[in-house]
Amino acid sequence: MENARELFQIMTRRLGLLNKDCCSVSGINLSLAQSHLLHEVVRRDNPSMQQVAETLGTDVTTFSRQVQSLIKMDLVKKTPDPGDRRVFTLSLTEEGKRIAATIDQQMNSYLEEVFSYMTEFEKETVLRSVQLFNEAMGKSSRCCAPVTG
Amino acid sequence: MENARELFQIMTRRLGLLNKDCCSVSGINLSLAQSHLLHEVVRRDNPSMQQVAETLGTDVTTFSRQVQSLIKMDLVKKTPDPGDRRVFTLSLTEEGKRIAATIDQQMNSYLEEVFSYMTEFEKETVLRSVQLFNEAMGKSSRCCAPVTG
DNA sequence: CCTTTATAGTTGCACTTTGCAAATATAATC
DNA sequence: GATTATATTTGCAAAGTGCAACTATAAAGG
Repeated sequence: MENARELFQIMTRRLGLLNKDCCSVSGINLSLAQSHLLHEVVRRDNPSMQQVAETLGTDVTTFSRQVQSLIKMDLVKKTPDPGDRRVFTLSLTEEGKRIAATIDQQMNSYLEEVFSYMTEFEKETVLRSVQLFNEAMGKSSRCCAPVTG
Repeated sequence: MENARELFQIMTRRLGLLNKDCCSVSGINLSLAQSHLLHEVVRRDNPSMQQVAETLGTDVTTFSRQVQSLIKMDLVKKTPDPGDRRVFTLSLTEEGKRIAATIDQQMNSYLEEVFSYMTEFEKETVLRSVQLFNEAMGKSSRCCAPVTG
């Protein structure tokens, strides 16, 4: 078998995941962490800070500041939860939604371009593979944590 | 078709690529960038700083400092190129080789565990898909750069 | 109730990482 | 021999990080 690690190492690099600024939209530069934050807030329905921080595996204090900076950029809103006044609920501003959607489009268009070098069948295979792989990672006990030994 | 971006977003997150310290070996903690640096030096034969920096898409000045810190940790060696005295050639110390090999093992073992939730056929499909995808990214003009628009 | 304990979130601080601009040192060119 | 190009290193200043400590609210126990 091919060296699996080698394949994933190259993929990681080529996906540009090491780039500090992953996404730029109309003058706004976002880090990879910020784009994940936006993405996750869109996906969920008015999640609390804790929830999103935990999903992203970010320290809550760091997360708190990430949110602050996105609020300053007017992309994210923080709303006090009426049921529990300790909790703040996150949502995107109109601008935030626009930016998040644009990044989504850009990513998809980048992926589409990459897929254009494959046959339709290969593309479907790749997508199904990623899905399979994600599901398997979800089952793994070591999922989502740094590698340690 | 599934939302391709969504799939890759989750994969990125689950792969733990957002973690600051990706790899820990016997008390030594390495960042994702550092592990890529080691990996790339192993792969190539006594590459120059520039070469590796460019491959990794890192600013050379940042890269220079990353190397310095790995030298301090006694994982990397810098040797002046006899042919061109401006150039320094990178290699790993014995300890560096050991660490790099261990990280490689750990990653592979993590991947193996993930693959254990699939059939052998699925696993082979996934690996072939990643390979296909890497090749396609290599052909793309937008490969390896941050997403911009 | 009212005290204790738990939870959600924010700040202070010290440390690290980053990139740009500028500097140094060597090579190549004219 | 002077100019120009290349490889690498430093000086910043800005941004990101986690831990410990803090505030504010909620839940639990007597």
